[in-house]
Amino acid sequence: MQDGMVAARLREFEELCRQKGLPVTMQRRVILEAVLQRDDHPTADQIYEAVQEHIPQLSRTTIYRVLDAFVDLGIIRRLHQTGAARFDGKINRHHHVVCVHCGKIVDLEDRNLDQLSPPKGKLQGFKIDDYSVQFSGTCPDCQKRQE
Amino acid sequence: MQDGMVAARLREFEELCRQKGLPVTMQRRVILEAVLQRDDHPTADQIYEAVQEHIPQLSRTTIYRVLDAFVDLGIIRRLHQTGAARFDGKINRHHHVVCVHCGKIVDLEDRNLDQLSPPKGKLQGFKIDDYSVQFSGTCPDCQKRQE
DNA sequence: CTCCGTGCAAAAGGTTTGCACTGGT
DNA sequence: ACCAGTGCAAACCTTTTGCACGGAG
Repeated sequence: MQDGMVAARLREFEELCRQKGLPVTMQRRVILEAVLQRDDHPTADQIYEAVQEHIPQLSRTTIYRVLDAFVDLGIIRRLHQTGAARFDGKINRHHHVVCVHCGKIVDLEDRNLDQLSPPKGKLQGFKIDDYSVQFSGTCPDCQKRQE
Repeated sequence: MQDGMVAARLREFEELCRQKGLPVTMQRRVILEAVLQRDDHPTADQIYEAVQEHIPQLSRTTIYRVLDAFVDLGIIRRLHQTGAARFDGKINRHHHVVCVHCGKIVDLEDRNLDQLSPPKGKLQGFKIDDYSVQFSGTCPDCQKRQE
């Protein structure tokens, strides 16, 4: 992400914090900057490494807590649920609806979605076996819990 | 999955084993059956629970090893990489190409894929926020490693 | 008979939690 | 000054590994 964009996102973050009355700490600024500056989908540990040069005493615990907070604020995304791996006995092409709160996954069969054509020449040399569409949102149970 | 289908998949599995000279053990049959019988994308631990009533002394270690073997054989799928969570600073709609071997994730921007319409009435009461398409395959590095 | 598959126990990640302290507002 | 944010250490959960045994081919 280019510097100008990173700066814009940082300002956006600070404004969001002011709106919600959340303190803007050095740690949060530095961690957010680290996530925005890379486009390789870093792990918590990679962020930890990256941040060391700015705040050497920053702890992993804080990384985890701050990243969580950012995901809740909606300013970054978690690419997949942490916790146990899940397995699927269905091996035909199909799609999923995932609850971002509890991790529940339900199958979605849809003919239209089965026939997407992979964009030519954008796949960076990957040999593609298959694809699947993931809809993300909130399941009925978690909707109730939020009310 | 209906019983007939489960039985068919089991036969398919046994034939595959015979082709490859792999022993068909009781453990593998029972674990495969357990995965095929449910459509809720179980974790290794849930399979462990389910299998207890058939072979009480079956260990978690075996569950993990057998599930791995099944994924390699291509008769079941792992729904997401195990290991560390990954974070993404990009929050606009975009898509991913994922290497099933090393877990590398690269971004894919494609206008056509940005305009899919969620199928009406199939979303089981989920409130959908967004979606993304995931292409899965083998990255250039892992292709080299395989040669 | 020979191996591969299995079980147990221990180690290895990765993440979360309890508690005391620090630092933003 | 108050309360949320932070750091440390320990707990926790999931997965992997080393080694010895037993059953499948």
